[in-house]
Amino acid sequence: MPTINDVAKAAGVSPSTVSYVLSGRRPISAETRARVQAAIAELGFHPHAGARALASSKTNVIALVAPLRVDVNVPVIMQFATAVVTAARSFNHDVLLLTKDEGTAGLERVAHSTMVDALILMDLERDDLRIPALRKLKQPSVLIGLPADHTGIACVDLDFAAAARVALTHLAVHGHRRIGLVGPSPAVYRRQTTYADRFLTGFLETSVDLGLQTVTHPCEPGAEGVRSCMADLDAELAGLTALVVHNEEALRPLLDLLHATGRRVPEDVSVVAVCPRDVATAMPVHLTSIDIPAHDVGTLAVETVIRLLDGRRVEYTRLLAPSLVERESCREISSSHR
Amino acid sequence: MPTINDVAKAAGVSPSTVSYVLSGRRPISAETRARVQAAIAELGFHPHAGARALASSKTNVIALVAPLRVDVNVPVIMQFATAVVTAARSFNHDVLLLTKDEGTAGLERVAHSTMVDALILMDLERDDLRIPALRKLKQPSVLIGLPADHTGIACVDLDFAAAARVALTHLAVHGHRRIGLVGPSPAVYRRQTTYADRFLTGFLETSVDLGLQTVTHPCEPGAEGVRSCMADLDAELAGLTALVVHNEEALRPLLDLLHATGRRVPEDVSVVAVCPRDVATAMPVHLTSIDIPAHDVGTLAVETVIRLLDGRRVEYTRLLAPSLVERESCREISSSHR
DNA sequence: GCCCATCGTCGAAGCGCTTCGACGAATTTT
DNA sequence: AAAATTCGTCGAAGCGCTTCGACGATGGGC
Repeated sequence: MPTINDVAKAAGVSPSTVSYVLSGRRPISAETRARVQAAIAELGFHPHAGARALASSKTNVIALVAPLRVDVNVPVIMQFATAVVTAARSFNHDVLLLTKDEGTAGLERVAHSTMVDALILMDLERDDLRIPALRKLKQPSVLIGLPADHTGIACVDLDFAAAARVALTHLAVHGHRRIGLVGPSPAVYRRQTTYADRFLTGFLETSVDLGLQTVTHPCEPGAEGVRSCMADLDAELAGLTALVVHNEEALRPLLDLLHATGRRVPEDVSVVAVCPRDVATAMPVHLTSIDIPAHDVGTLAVETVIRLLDGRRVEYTRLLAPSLVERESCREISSSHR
Repeated sequence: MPTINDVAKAAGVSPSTVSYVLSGRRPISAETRARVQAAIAELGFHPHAGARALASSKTNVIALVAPLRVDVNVPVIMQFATAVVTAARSFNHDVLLLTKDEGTAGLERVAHSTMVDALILMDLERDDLRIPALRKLKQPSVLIGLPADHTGIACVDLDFAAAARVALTHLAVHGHRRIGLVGPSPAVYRRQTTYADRFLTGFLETSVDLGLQTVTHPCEPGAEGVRSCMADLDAELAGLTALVVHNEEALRPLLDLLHATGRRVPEDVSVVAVCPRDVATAMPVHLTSIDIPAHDVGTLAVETVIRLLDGRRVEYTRLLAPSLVERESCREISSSHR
């Protein structure tokens, strides 16, 4: 491997000049620059990342802490990861992948040993123990999610409260007055993953605002979970004409159940789902849905990290506006049914 | 951040002694070691990764090159990634996540700049362009997959040929003689992802060996793809009593189709799937399946990397034996049907 | 009781890069 | 025309660690 000294010799300049050509931090004459670049190309020189990090205190690496359990929402996680890596590369950074289960220790390890310049975390809980740890690090962090006390830490997410509002409003506009929410699994509530609460709050507020009759229920995964969730919803509010589903795993078995019990979608019951676009269109009835813009959120997280590293100002809470796409699972209710 | 010098002063020893305590490369007396460790703990010392890499030419980081397109088999990819990160951590290594779409350039970038000690790649194609590039790197690499010419590069994967053999044999033992293969999508064949070929080869060989009548067909994703695939299979071989499905995405729509056309599983048609365990059990009929042992493969890949880094010998081709788990989708065929 | 090997520690060199101050030369200002 | 800037480059220091050779102190073999 050639070093910066080899390049310097080949180009007939000093090593520092090569460094300045690379970084652009000082003016270099066009000829010199050309000679240096030629030497770099010819020798196939790549600066040694460790040496660079040591000298400059910058690694150009971002840590991404992902929940690598397989129980959660795999495709969405994957989309976040993709977006983060791609965006990071576009800013000339790389991504170090950590698992959530290393917990606080993992964050401190990579931060203290100066392996990364910044951290992006996903799957935050309401009172996430990692937050106080993050505050103590010299590296900035960006959260994908919105825990309770995130003072001083930038957060990026879909605006789940607004998403609930949009979903409900869409149904209300189409004449629905009795609406059920099929929520995430109890495990998600138990973990206090904040999007569940935010969605629920938005849902309840909007149903008051619009004068709707609504019921809500978490929903265990699997056919059995869906069955009992629907039973509960039906029991608590007769004559449901629409369902909002905030539970990706439940979607498929829910549709199966509705089908099996002779409730047609959308003729008998309208459905609005919150899920990635492709999940919505993979269903037998293409679902009217609110997309989880994982790609946008991931990209925004990286942009925020970069701004932070550049010392620029950032908004500490960025909630992306939800967008509802109409497909085939909602229908207008005739006034006689209202 | 305290440095090794700070620790040395606090413990009243020289920096090199601290280093030897950390690495264990020279004998250190028990008292000295204790004092040093106390100082490390008290100061919260973490060695600077860059400095370490520079001085020792070791980063303790492994690159993982993953296909982050969303079209392929997301859960399996995710399981590989999880396994790799977890296993790497257990050997005190971290994982740098790269996307396949950076191609050869990405590999060279991280290798030449000494960001990683080794590379693990997944989603290899038959004549993958990255292989020659890998050969030129000073870092060793391990492939998850089995491209055509992988001389000198360690490969780890499920033995897909054996998997096909096991699937067919299972069906044959249960009396099936006319069997169809629902293969991966044509896109997978086109990309020459090698597992498709290996499975197909094993399938054809075994059907000859066992004297079975078989037909095979790739299968486009979605309900439409499944329909036309089944139509083709039925047209080419009447009286199919069993299906081997080597296509995760097709599984669900396939079962829907069979249901819709009145072919009961397993009464009218038996099914053996090749897919992760949880996918098999998520279906309405729990499928007899051959697991894709993503976790084992990922772990083995890391173990191989570590051996390579330690200069130990490794087997250059490690194909994991498939294991079939019986569930509810296969039944014995009475001899009258044979 | 002497020689050698081993043990435990230290000092210094060096890994490859960035960055700061310095310094002629060229250019502008007064 | 002299003084002050700016431009383009260099040399050297230093980032924090590992590792090699050296060296006094022990201990064993004879």
